Amino acid sequence: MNLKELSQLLGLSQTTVSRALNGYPEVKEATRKKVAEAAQAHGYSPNVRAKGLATGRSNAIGHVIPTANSHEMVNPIFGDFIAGAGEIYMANNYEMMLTITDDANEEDIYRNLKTRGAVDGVILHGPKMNDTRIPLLIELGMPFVVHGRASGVDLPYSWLDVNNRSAFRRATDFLLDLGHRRIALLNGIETMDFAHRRRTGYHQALTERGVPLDPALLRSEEMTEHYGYSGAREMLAQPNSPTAFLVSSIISALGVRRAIEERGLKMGRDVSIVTHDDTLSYLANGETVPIFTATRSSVRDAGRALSQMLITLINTPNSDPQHTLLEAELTLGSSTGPAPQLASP
Amino acid sequence: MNLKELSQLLGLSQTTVSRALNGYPEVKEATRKKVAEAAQAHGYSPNVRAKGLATGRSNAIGHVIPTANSHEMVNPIFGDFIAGAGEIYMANNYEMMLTITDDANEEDIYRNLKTRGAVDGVILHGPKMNDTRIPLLIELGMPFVVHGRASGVDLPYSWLDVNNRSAFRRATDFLLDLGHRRIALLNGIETMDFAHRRRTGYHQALTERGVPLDPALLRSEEMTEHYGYSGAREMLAQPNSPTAFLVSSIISALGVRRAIEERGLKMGRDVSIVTHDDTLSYLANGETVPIFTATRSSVRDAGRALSQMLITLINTPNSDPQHTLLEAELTLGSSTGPAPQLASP
DNA sequence: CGGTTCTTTCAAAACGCTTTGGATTAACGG
DNA sequence: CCGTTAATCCAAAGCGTTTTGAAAGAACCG
Repeated sequence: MNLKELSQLLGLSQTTVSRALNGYPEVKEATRKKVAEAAQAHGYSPNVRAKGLATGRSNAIGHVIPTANSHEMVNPIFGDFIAGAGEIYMANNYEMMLTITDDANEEDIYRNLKTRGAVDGVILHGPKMNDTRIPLLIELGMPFVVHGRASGVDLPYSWLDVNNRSAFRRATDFLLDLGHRRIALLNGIETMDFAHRRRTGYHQALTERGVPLDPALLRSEEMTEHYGYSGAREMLAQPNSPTAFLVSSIISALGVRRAIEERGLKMGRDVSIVTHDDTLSYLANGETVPIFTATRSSVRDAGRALSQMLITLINTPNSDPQHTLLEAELTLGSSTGPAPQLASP
Repeated sequence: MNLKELSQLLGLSQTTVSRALNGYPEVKEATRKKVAEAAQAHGYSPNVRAKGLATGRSNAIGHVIPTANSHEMVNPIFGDFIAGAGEIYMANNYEMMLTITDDANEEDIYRNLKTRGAVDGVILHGPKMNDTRIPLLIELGMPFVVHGRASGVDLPYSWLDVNNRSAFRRATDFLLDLGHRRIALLNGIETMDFAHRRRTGYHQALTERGVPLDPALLRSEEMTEHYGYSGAREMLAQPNSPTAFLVSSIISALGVRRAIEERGLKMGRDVSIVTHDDTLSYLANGETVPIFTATRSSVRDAGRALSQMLITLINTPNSDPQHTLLEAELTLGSSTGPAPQLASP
């Protein structure tokens, strides 16, 4: 059933039927009702390509997902993010269009999305420092918003980010308050902007208290369970091992806990952990009492807010860039406790 | 730059330019080359909606993702699945179109995808027993393939599935061989077809050896870390507690391990675990030696194979339904060992 | 050299919608 | 009752492709 058939069936012109369905004022309420009913009855809804061709819009938002950094890994936060975004798209009649890429040709993908007119805008994931995609998208004139920020990019653009620096600074401060002095950081890959900011927060807190940085306590890798495990395992095996870990992902934190327990130590007593928690649906940090003390921020909420930001931006052209900086909560769990006292000489 | 402009620029008709670009034989090689170069130089690629309108195809595949069963949870295997599928789409010039839904209106979504002509086919995720979506899609005449199967649906349809029954049967057999008699099953939700089949395999193995089923050793829920933890914790606290766990997801298995270690027991010595492992990129089951003994099958490979199946099906109409049944590997890790001997009276 | 067959190109129709610019009818005011 | 305005509706153009049906030119054959 297409518009032509429906309009013939109703004895009306295509114009009138189209207008009735799209809520234009110049159609009598009685006929609008008739049209709506007929459309409903015959299960008519306008062909998405014809509509798009006529209006010049696709009503679709693009997400380009890098299977990150050579390891072919899909960021686990991704599922929850798009669950949030998908809600908003549904409510606003947008489609969500995904493209998976292995990094190499990501810029070509954006170019192509633009020239083919496949999407009305994109959400940029996983911004790096000095990210080259941002100038590209601006040059292309493609509406976009960034999940995160890109240090070193001076151009104006819209973003939504968690205050990673202050979160990790507070977390480090918290551990320092508990008496910890050897605090390890198991960070994400530090070309990623968020990881860079987290390290900065960690640095700031330490240096402000005059605690020296120890390179042996720093790692930066893709945030898998195994990374947390092996990183912690090696550090704990060294003399002068850390009494606390600051971890960039709850998945890696699970690995750290494994390494701790493998050594017969107890988390929260012998070794403390503070992790960042994106509140993923299948990795809830405990039910009532959190397992891990964590800097917490819902990535699903981020998906909701950011997609809404993009839709607004698309519908109000040449509006100013929007910025949202979310502060992470610091929630207390049972993974932290006072630093163990050193045996006196 | 659109086709009209490009053809004027070349002094050719739109027809010829279109044909040249689409590789039709009736255009001289020399002019094809000229056209290709000009298109390249001016960054032309055909508008996706216009092309779709003309051809009657969208070159897009739909994935309807339920934020499962009320808990608002996104299945964690989903990211890796679409990473696999995305590769194939990219290679075949298809777009991937996602819709997130909270279950209630899923059938409406399929109806709508069809009437709006938004996609050329869909991949059906998370089939339940007697799944009503399958007859619906057949009725709609929408090409589709199923990731899994639906017991109780007799209609012909294409699917790709892991042999969940035989995998869990083998896993159970393996534990029985090690002397375990009290084997707990932490299953997924049993309205899901895969969970039903796993339980069947578990049943078969036990009854064949004359080991009675104990309802106290069965759970069926959404496969979170917390589910594994609390399920195992409660069972281990009971008298006559299980000596082995069969777990439906590596995420829940992490929770089971936590419960085991919390009681001061050692995994693989005091209590064994066999888990299903979808080989998610961020939850690798150990690096060289697997942590968990597991029934293993790559969900990313499944994504690749299934999307290819769908594309073939779309391109060869009224072909017979295709079926692929993958056998899971049973890989030995360090989470299993002989059943501990009972203290003699 | 005339007729036939390829090869190469093109003009125009078609895809299914929105939107422009009128046209027609109804309502209103004096 | 007539001119003016408002309320409804419509025919046709336009969106950017692909594809149909034809035409023009080249090549071939006897």
